Formats: sequence, C-alpha cells, structure tokens
Amino acid sequence: MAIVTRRERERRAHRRDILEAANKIFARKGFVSATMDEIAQEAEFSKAALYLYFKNKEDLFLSLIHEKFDSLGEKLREVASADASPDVKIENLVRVHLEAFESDKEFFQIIASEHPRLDVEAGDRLRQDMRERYVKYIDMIEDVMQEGIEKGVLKDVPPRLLALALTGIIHAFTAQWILIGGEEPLAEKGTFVLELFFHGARRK
Amino acid sequence: MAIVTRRERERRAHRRDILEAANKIFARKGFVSATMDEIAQEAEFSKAALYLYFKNKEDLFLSLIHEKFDSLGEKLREVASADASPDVKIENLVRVHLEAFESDKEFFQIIASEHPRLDVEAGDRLRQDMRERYVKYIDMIEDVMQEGIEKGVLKDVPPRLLALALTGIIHAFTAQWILIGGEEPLAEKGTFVLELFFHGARRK
Amino acid sequence: MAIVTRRERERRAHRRDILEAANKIFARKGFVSATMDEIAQEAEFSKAALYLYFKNKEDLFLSLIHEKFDSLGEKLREVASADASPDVKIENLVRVHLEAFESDKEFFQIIASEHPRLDVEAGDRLRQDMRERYVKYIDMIEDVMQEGIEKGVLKDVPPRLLALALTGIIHAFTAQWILIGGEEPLAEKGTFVLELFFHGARRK
Amino acid sequence: MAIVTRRERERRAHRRDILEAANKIFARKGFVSATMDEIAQEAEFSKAALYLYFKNKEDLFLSLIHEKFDSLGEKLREVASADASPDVKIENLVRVHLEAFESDKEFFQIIASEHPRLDVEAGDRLRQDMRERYVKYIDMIEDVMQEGIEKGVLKDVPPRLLALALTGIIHAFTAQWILIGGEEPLAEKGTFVLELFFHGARRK
DNA sequence: CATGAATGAGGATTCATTCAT
DNA sequence: GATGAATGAATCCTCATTCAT
Repeated sequence: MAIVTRRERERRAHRRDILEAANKIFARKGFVSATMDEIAQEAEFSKAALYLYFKNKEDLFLSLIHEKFDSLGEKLREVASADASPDVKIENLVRVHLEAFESDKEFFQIIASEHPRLDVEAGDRLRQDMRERYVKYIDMIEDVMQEGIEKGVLKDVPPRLLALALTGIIHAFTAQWILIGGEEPLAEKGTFVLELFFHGARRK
Repeated sequence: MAIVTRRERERRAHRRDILEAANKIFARKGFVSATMDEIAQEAEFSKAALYLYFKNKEDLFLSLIHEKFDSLGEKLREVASADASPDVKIENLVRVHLEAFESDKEFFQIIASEHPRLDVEAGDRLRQDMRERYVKYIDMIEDVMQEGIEKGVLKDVPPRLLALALTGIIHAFTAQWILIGGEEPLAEKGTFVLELFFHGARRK
Repeated sequence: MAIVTRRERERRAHRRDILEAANKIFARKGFVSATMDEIAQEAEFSKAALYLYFKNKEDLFLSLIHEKFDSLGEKLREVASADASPDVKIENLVRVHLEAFESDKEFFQIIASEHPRLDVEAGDRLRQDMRERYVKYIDMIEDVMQEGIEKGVLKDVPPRLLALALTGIIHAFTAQWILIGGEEPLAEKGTFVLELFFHGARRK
Repeated sequence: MAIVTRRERERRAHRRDILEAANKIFARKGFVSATMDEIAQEAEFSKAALYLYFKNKEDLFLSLIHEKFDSLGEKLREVASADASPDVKIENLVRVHLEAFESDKEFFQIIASEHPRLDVEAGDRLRQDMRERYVKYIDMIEDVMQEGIEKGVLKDVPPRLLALALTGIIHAFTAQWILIGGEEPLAEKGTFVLELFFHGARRK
C-alpha cells in the first residue's frame, strides 16, 4: 500500500488540474495554436508552474494523450478480453467508444485533429508516439474482428479493413455529433452503428 | 475567344506553382505551423512574391481549399445528377472519392486535419468557409442516399446517417492508406467499401 | 498607507525607464520611424520586455503623451485657477510653458512633429486622443484670455485668437530654440514674449 | 527662346502630376508613412514610373519641398525687395503668407509636420536641406524686420525674435485653420495678425 | 517611356522557456 | 513549490527599389 503524503496528494491534484485545463485549450485551439499562457490561465496557475509539472509543451500534450488514450485502451482491452461472443464484444466495443467520446468530447476533438499529421514530419517524439498509440488501438479492434472471422460470425475479409470500417463509421458519427454541438445523447446511435456495420445499408 | 497574353499565362502558372507549394507545406505542417517562408522556398519564390498573388496566409490557404474542394464537388455533382440508378451512383461516388484522394493525397490530409477545429474558434472567415464547404459536401451525398431510399434500394433510415457512414468508411480507409505510406493503389479498396456499405460485415 | 512591495517599485522604475527611452527615440525619429528595437536598446531591455509594460507601440506612445501632457496641463490649470490678475496669470502661463519646454525638450519635439497629422487620417485612438488633449490645452488658455477681456485688461477680440497668438509666439521661439541646439536658457525669452504679446512690435 | 518638344512638354506634365500626387499623399501621411505605391496610384502611374522622374522617395519629397518653398520664397523676396515702407512690406508679408497657405493647405501641413525633426538625425540630405530652406526663409523675414527697426518703425529688439514672433502667430492661426477644416477664408485673419503683431493684445 | 513582377531588408508582435526571489 | 519578469527566436507582413519586356 503506497503511502501518499499530503504533499504528494496535492501535487497530483495540481497536475490533474493542469491536464484538464490543457485538455480544454488544446481541444479549442489545437496543439500549435494553444499557448502555455492560456493553459496556465485556465488552470489558475502561473505559466512557470506548468514547467514544474511537465518538461515542456510537448510533454504536457503527450501526457494528456497518454492518460486519456490509456483509459480508453484499458476499457477496450477489458471488452476484448472478456469471455463473450464476438457479437457481444463488438457491441460492447461500440458502446464503450461512444460513451468515451460522449464523456470526453473535448479530448477526442484533439485526437481527430492532430492525428492526420502524425506520419509525416516524423522524428520528433510527439508524432511517433501518437502514431504508435493509434496503431495499437486499431490493432486491438482488429483482434476482435479476427476472432469474429474465426468463429464464423464475420465475413472472411481482411480483419484490419473491418476494424477500419467500424471505427470509420463511429468517427464519422462522432464528428458530426461534435459539429452539431454535441448535445443530444450520442450513445443512442449505437444500435444504428451496429446495424449498419453488421448488415449494411441495402434493403433486403 | 479569350485573349491570354504571355504575361497572363505566366501569372497563372506562378499562381499555380505557389498553390502547389502551399499544398505540400500545409499538408506537412498544418495551417498554423506552416510558414510563408517555407512555402516561398518550396515555390522557389521570395516570400514577398507570395503576397503578390495572395492577400495573406489565410487567403492562400482558402484559395487552395476552394480550388480543390470545388473540383471534387464538381465531380460529385456530376455523379449525383447523372441519369443512373442509386446503386450505380453510390458506386461512382465511392470511385470518384477514392480517385480524388489518391491523386491528391496531400490536400486531403489538410482537410482531414484542419476540419475538426472549424466549429470551435469560429468567427473568422476561414473556419466559416471550410465548414460550409464540408456541410455542402455531406448534403450532396445525403441527397443520393435519399434517392436510394425512395427508390427502395436502401433501408429507410435517416439518409444523413447513411451519408455519414459511407464517408466515414471511406475516410477511415483513406487515413489508413495515408498512414501506411499511400503506396498501393487505393482505388482497389472500392469494391470492399461498397460491399461493406451495402451488405455489412456479418456472414450470412 | 500605500504598501509598495519591492516588486512593485521595480516594476514602476522599469516602466519609467522604458518611457524615457521611448521619449528619446520618438523625439529623434518620430512615431513611425522609431522602432521598438531601438527603444528596447536604449532602455537596455529586450524588445519583448517592452510588451510586458505596454500593449503595443501605439500604447507606449500614447502613455508617453498622456503622462507628459497631463503634467503640463496640471501646471497650467494651477496657474489658470490661481487667485491672481489676468496679467499675472498670463505671465505665469508663459513662464510655465517655457520651463516645461526647457526641461523636456525632447518630448515637445515629438508633440510639435506628430500633432499636425492628427486631424487627417483620424479614426484610430492615437490621433483622436492627441487631438483632444491639444484642444483642451488651447481651451484652457482661451479661458484665461476671456477673463482678461472681461476684466478690461485685454482688447475685446475673439479670445481664441489671442490664445492662438500667444501659443504661436511661444512655439515659434521654442522651435527656434530647439533648432539652434537648445543650449542657452529659454526662460529668459519670457519677458520678450510677454512684451510682444502685450504691446506689440511697433515703436511708439 | 527655349525650344520645347512635345516629348519635353509631356515629360514635364507627368513630373508635375506626380509631384501633385505626392503632395497629397505626403500631406496625408507624412514622409515615412506615405508609400510610393499610394503616390503612384494617386498619380495614375505605375510605381516604377516614379523612378523615371525621381531618383528615389527622398528625391521626390525634396523636389516637392524645393518647388513649393521656392515659390513662396520668390513671392516673399519680391515683397521684401519692393520699394515700400516697412509697414507695407510687413503687411504684404502677412498677406502673401496667408494666401500661400490657403492655396496650398496640403503642402504646408507637410512642412509643419516634418520640420521639427530636421535638426536631429542630421546627415542625410533631406534634413539638411529642409533646414537650410527654413533658415533662409526666416532670414528673409528677419531682414524686413531689421529694416523696420532701422527706419524707426519697430522697436529696437533682436530682429530675429520679431521674425519668429510674426511667423509664430501666422503658423498658429494656420494650424488652427487647418484643424477646423480649412473652410472659411484664411486671408481675413490678416488684419488681426497685423494688429496683434504691431500693437499687442493689451487694451490701451 | 511605361510597367508588371520580383525581392531584400526590415519591423511589430508572439511565445515557449528560464530564473531570481 | 510558486511566480513575476525577462528574453531569443521566430513569423507575418510591408515597402522602396530594380529589371526584363
């Protein structure tokens, strides 16, 4: 059992406050346009204080990405490794996704906007890092698809393509949902996503 | 008979050169991080020269967006208004999309990355403008879906959701394709996209 | 009892240093030609530091104008509202003026050179602001003239014209004084100014 | 009799057009802020054309100053060297001044605003040059004052101071006149200027 | 003679980051 | 640990001036 001093507790709380502020600002402006000044203001700390908790702007950004991404990853992993049929797993996958998006709209805006530039301009840690996370995330979904194929639930096509298709649909819905203000419950769209993914759009 | 002097011809060519350079740099760095200096270098012009052709950085960016977006829009409009069954139209929609992405990888990277921040931080022309284009683009696809529903080809569900699903799949495939380097022909994925969109992933 | 921390004291001192440097440079080059770089250099600060104390170049300039102008205005107001005959008031007016010019040669060079363009190209705060100050300044002198007329000391002519004439003479003397290097004491010219203003140049 | 070809005539006309445009723009913006582009636009010539008629911006400005200043100087010289009493000469001096100001409001705005910076930042021709003109101008007026003193019309005080006082009054009136829009006839103020200069403001 | 096009040399402003207190 | 203050390194944009046609 870890002993956590008051000092340590406070430290963590402050760190969290800063991350939350960063989340808001990065979502609003994107990585480049967001300024440390703004984030400090939002966090109600001095600019210099940010540097006590994070090495630099990139580190702050990355920490944010890691934390949130890991949290989603954790949930997905649970779903994927659960003892359930592929059907149920996929259903849960979608649900967890939509719930995550809904509860953290701001963060996923960041992801959506910063992701595409990742492969180019490689070299710096940031890009490399985000890319890896993303790949791992798709990999995990691919695994579920693979299992679905093996168990005869899904068509025998490249499972990566299935993973991409599913996440593509989810992301498109989410993007649209953000675009229209993110008010109505997103989770409700789950059944539609699944219906479409499983059976397609053509009338039988 | 349009009289085009050599002067005018050169002017247009230079404008085009700059746009192309901008395309490359914006795709690589995003709007904010791209610098006029870099673009000038890429275009083999002086920085000041850029300002002879475009009012400022935003104008340059917007001109780029307009031009390319309009070109895709034009092609989609042709497909949508052609005298063909919804099936064929959707097939063509996908094909045109993938072709466009393939032939202009760099540009669509820009779109993908700049779009998400558009609704936030709105106010300036740039955001407003891009947002409008995007909505118009989805609208057009929605119309095709609507027609498909009316003609009994597609399930009777909100056509906008169908439009989002289709573009979501396409974008996911494209993003992945870009991620892995954009080498293998993207167009080949068309049949898979259609199969998935029409019939879903479940084995019958 | 005002509590002034060392921090605060230093801040004010630095602000003052920058204003003084700005005074010098603006006087030498005029508002447009003066560069923030030069001012920073003169103030022995980094260029960026200037922006910690003033919003921008215009703000720096305006702050300078305000401060000095207000100081002169204050002195003139004292003179004007004193309990004294118009004769004495006018005498004091001239004296205060010449003293102010003499002790702040550089600043009044700025005024002289930036003022004329104020009415044209109006619109931005700077112009508007300087113009208002100037009008208020002439107004105050006009009031003294008005009083002189009412008390039968001055001829019954439009008091504004008298105000203009007096300041005109003063400014001409000052300009000349600056032109020849501003070395000999300017205050000595006071009696001559008064003699001329009161009795004119014609031999009796 | 000089033979003036059409070529030559046109050249001069163009030169004049440019000078006039420059007059307008310099008056509006001051030397530094005025741009060659604006002047070209106003003159309805290409920017490059300006350089066919004037070596550079400074040369254009100086040419303008010279021309106008010389014209005023010429008139003043005529007045000064006329066969008339000092009284009449001074009267004419004032009249010519006010007429000149009135007919060339824009130009004298330039003078008023650019003059003060002339003595500092010396070295470049421009400053040097304008300064000389100005001194010569005051000198000429001083000569008339000197003559007035010698003929017993004016008080025996340093004639330069008298010259400064007279021009000071005139300039103050003019500045005010410009400030209020320069509409009402300025020349009417002549008698007031003279009355004040000769007899002062005190009631007898 | 005239001009459209091009550019080098700045200049204002911003911002991540460092330090002394 | 926290912060106010300071700065170097960009970055956008402007403008006088030159040149090929």
